[in-house]
Amino acid sequence: MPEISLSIGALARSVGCKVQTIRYYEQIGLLPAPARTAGAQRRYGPVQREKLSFIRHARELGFPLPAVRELLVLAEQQKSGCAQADQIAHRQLDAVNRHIAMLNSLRVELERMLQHRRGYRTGECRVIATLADHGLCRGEHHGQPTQD
Amino acid sequence: MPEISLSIGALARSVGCKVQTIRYYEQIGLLPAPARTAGAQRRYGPVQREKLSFIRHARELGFPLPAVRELLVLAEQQKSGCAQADQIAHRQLDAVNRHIAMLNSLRVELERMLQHRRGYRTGECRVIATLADHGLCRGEHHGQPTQD
DNA sequence: GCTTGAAGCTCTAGTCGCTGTAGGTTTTAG
DNA sequence: CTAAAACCTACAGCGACTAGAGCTTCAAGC
Repeated sequence: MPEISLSIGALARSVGCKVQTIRYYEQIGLLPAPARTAGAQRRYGPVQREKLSFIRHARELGFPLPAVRELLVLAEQQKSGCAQADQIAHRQLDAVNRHIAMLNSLRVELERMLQHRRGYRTGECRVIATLADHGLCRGEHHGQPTQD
Repeated sequence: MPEISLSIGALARSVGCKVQTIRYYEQIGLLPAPARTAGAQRRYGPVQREKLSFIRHARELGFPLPAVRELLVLAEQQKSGCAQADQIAHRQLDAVNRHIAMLNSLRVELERMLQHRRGYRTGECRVIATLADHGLCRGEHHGQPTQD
């Protein structure tokens, strides 16, 4: 019986997130409302700590909250959800790979911009010239960055 | 004299962004307010088209709007801004590289999660087990994804 | 038992960079 | 002249939190 109940602050420290984040998860129905003290302060048990830890881990892996919600359901009915969980994880892996590919093309162009700058005999800046003239980059790629 | 003045829709098509985006840039003071027709519709000239194109190109490279704003100022005073522009571009390159590094570590963990799933004799799902138990991943890494 | 300061509470607004909608007006092609 | 497309303003919403104001409760020391 090491942790009978945790305050929200202790819970936040123990999983490494902010107090407000926990309250936010409760508000959007991701975490169930916990028990309260007589003075209406939240107290959490080990089960809820595990659940929050699960959520945070999934979030750190970049799963969006709707996906986290699905994974929580699958985790709860701990049977027959494996194929679906795999599918969700695959989707996330695909998204991460697409994101990486895009960022790599951005990196290439930023590096090109910076490497060629030594032409400033002319008084003009390569970085600015590149941004001003889309023809100066190889220009096939870089659609805009999506978020996750 | 091919383009004397463009409507907002024509401008949007010509640089590849949405009409609302242009109005938004005007609203936040990134693009100057253009001339208007008698009926109060916006009309743009080639100078503003170039400016918008510059902005969009920078955005596609992931520069945040405050950085774009700085770059625009440097581009306007087209002298002596090169060192600063380089610095901004370097900052952006660093941010992109950090982002890539983090996503790579996420990819590694997602792949590990998915590859090991063949242990489902036990009826338990590797994906869910991994999310539930932080000890199952190598666990040193993955701080949370930052946006740009 | 009392004090005090940290930590808790609710509620609201702000972040970033747009995007979408509602409800109306103007332009333009036929 | 009509009808449809494009435009206008104003505001709400996205995702996932984060920050602040203004108040209350808890826990530890005396």
